Amino acid sequence: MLNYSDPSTSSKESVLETTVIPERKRSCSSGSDGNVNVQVKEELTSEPEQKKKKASISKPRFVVHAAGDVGISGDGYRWRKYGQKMVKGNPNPRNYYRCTSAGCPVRKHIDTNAVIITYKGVHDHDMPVPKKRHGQPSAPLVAAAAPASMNNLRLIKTDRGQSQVTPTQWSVGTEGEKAIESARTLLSIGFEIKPC
DNA sequence: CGCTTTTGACCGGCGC
DNA sequence: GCGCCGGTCAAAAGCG
Repeated sequence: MLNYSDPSTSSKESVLETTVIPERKRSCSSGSDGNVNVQVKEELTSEPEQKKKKASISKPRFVVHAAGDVGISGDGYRWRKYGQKMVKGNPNPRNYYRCTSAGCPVRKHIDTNAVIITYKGVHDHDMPVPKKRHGQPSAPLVAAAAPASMNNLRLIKTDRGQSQVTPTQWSVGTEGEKAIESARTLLSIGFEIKPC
């Protein structure tokens, strides 16, 4: 029924991985510490980038490490959970979400253990603006970022100007276009880190 | 009534 | 060639 499986889409999929480091302090309680560490990394989906087949598959993967346990997945889009699986190495299960927007091939894997959010694909639509969902997706902690574009940008932190508290590493490969595309998407979803 | 979430099963890919 | 793991799909139930 759902024709999400677009053959052509598969090759232009971008993978964003967001790792949210669980922190005890809630930036929500006090606006003093907006401790939101977001690390965005981009890497080819091939973990073993050395072995495997041709290590040149155009499958950019964006890894975003973020700290803060608030609104981990509030990226503004609507996601529908389509699966859950216990993965080895992680005491907690991994959740699989999919963008509810028709035609949007974007998928999101959330690792409740390490709080890793993996974005795969890019939204080919703007924010659906959830009319009725858990409050507003004021992008509490957005989850992903854009490596390529971000290369010139910097993390937008709402509090203080100490945006350098995070060892953010922007590893940009040669996948500029795709990265940028994803970046745009991410920016579209409101890559703005708010304490609450 | 519609949408989302939950659980189980199945399929594919990779490693040994 | 077999086994294991990860990922996805489908159906049913519950909630708003």
